[in-house]
Amino acid sequence: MPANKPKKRANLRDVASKAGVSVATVSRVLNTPDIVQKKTRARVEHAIAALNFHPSAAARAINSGRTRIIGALVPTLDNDIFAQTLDAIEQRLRDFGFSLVVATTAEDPEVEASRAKELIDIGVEGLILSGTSHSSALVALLERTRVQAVAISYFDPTYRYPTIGYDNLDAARLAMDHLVGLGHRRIAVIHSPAAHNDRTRARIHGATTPREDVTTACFEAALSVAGGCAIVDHILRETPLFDAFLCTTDVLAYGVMFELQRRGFNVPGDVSVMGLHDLPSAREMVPRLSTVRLPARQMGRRAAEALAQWVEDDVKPEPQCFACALKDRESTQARRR
Amino acid sequence: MPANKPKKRANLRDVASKAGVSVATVSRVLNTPDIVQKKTRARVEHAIAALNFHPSAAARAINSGRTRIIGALVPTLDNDIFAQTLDAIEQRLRDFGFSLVVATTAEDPEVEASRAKELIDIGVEGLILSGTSHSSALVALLERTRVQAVAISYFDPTYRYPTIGYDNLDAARLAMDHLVGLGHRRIAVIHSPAAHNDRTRARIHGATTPREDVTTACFEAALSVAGGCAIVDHILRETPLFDAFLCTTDVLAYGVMFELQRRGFNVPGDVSVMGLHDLPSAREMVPRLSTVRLPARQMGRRAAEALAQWVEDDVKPEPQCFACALKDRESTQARRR
DNA sequence: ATGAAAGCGCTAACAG
DNA sequence: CTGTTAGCGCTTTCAT
Repeated sequence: MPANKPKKRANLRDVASKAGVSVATVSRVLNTPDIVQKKTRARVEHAIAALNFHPSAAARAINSGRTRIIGALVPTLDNDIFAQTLDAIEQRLRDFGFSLVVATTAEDPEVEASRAKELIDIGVEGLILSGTSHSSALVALLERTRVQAVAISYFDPTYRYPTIGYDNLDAARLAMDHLVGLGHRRIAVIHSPAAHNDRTRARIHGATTPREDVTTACFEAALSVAGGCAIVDHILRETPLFDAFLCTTDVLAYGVMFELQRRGFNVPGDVSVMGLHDLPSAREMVPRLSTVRLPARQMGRRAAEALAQWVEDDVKPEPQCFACALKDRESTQARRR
Repeated sequence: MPANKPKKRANLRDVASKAGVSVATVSRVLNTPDIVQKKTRARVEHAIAALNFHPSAAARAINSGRTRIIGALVPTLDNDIFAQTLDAIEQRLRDFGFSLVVATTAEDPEVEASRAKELIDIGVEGLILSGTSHSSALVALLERTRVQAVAISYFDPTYRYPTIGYDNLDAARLAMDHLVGLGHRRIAVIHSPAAHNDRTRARIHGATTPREDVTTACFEAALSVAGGCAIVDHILRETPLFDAFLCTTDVLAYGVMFELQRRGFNVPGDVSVMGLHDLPSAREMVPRLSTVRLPARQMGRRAAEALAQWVEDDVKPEPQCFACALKDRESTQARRR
C-alpha cells in the first residue's frame, strides 16, 4: 500500500503545482493580486482554498523583512491605567493588519531596554513606548536597528521619537486651577513614584507651580488603590489636614477618597479630592470623582495608526497632543470662607 | 577609499568567518552549547559579542518551526478583569523565553476563531483561551494545526483542552451561601451578558440553585461599573427592594454599590452587596466589598508555565482547579429579623 | 567535536 | 502577465 499523503501544511509549491502555475504567480496572488490575470488568479485561489494553504509568516519575514508585528512596552499590565489605551491600540493595529505583542517594563529603563531587545529579536517592526524616559541603551538599539518608535502618554514635539499623547503638566495644572479656583489653599499632591516616570514628574510639576497664597506638599504613594489609602493614613498622622488632595492619577484618588471616607471625613464637605485620568469608576463612585480626563482611547488609536503608517508607508508621524478636559464632578467643592 | 562596511545586521556566516569556524558550529553554540568544545565556544561567543550578532527569529522559525510566541485570546482589554491574569501570564511566559501576543475577541466565538487563525498564521506555538465556549471552527483549526491550547478562568476536567482555572459555579455558590447564612432571602443576581460566556453562566447557575425560602431574580447588566449603576436604576424602578445584591463580578458590584449609596441606601444596613473576583479596589472601598476571591495571578502564572512546558517538552498539562475564597468584609451584614 | 551541504517557504529580480 | 532562479539566515543531517 502506497504511502498516503503525510498531510502536512501545504506550501507555495504545492499550491503552484495544483494550480498549474509557478510559485511566483502564487506569491503574486498573495501579495499583489491586481497584477495577476483574473482567470489565473481564480485558479490559484481555488487551489489555495482546496489545500487550505496559509502562507508561512516566518518565511515571509525572512524574505521581506516584514513581520507585521508591533511591540508595546508598558510599565505594567497590573492596573487598569493602560487597559483602554492598549485595547484601542490592539484594535486599531488590527485594522492595519498588525499584531500586538506586549511586554512589561516594571518602570525600569534597564528592564525596558532588555525587553525592547527581545521584541526586536522576535522581529517587531515598530515599538510603542510609554513616555520619554528611556535608557541610552534603548535609544542606541533603536538607532542601530532602525526600528520605528512612537512614545505615548506624553507630549514633547522636540523628542527624538514622535510623541502622541497629552500634556501632563497642563493636565495637572488644570486640576490645580480648579482646586484653587474653588478656594483651596493648602493642597496635598499625591503622586506615584516619579524616579523613572516623566509623566508623573510633569504632573507633579504642573501641580506644584508656585501660586500666590497656595501651599502644596508632595507625597509619594505606591501606584495602587491601596497606596492611596496608605498615604492618607500617613499624612493624617503627621500633618494638619489639607483643604484638598490632588492625585496625579485616579487610581491614587480612589484610595485617598476611600480612606478619607473611612475615617469619617466628608468629601467634598471637609476636603476636596481630585484625580487625573477619568477611569471608568471615576464618574460612578460616590461622590463622583472630579478629575481631568485623559484621551486614553483616542491616543491609543492614533498611536497605533501613526506607527502602522510609518512602518508601512514610511511616513514619519507628526507629534500630536490631545486635549485633556476638566471633569468637574462631586468630589470637589468651594471652600467656605 | 575602499567601500566601508555596509554595517548591516550580522548573520551566522559573519560570525562563523570572524570566529574561523563553520556556521554549523555557531548554530550549535547558540542552541546546544554543551556539545561544543569550550575553547571553540569561547571564540564564537567572542565573535558574537564583537559583531553584536542577534539570531533572526524568522530564520530560526522557518527551520525549527519554533517561534517561542504564545497567543492569548481575551474578550477585552478594556477593564481590569484580565489585568492581573495577563500580567502574570506575560511575566511567567518570559521566564520560559516566550513572548505574549494578545488579541481581543469581543466575547464573540466567530471573532475569536478568526483572531485565532491570525495568531496561528503569525506562528504562535500555543494559545491561551478564556473559558470553554468556542466555535467549532476554532476547534477544527486547533486540531488541524496541532497548536496546543489551554483554557483559563474555568475548570472542567473533561474539556478537550486542559482547563486551568477555578470553579465558577462554586465561587458563586460560596457567595450565595454567605448571603443566605446572613439571613438574606430575597436576592438579586446581577450578571453580565451570558450568551457566549460559560463563566458567567456557571456563576449564575451557582447563584440560583434553588434553596428553601430563598428567592432570586436575575438581571443582566453591561459589563462595566456604569452597567452596574444602570441596572440598580432599572431594578428600583420596577421591583420592591431586595435584601441583597449578588454580582457575578466585582466590576458590577462597584456600580451597584455606588448607585445604591447615591440613592441613599445604606450598604450593608439596608441591603447587602457581594461581588466576585476581589479586584484591587474591593478591599479598599467604603464599605469594603465582600466578595469571593478568584486566584487570578496564580492561575495566570500556572497557565503560562503549563502551556510553555507543553509546547517545550510536550507534556500535556493536567487540568487544574484553584480554590476560591470567601472574603467577608463590610458590604454584607446579617439581616435583622 | 566540527564542517559541508541541503534545504525550510517564501520574495524579488530578471527574463521572456 | 508569468516563469525562472537566486537567495534570505538559520537548522540539521551526514560525514569526517
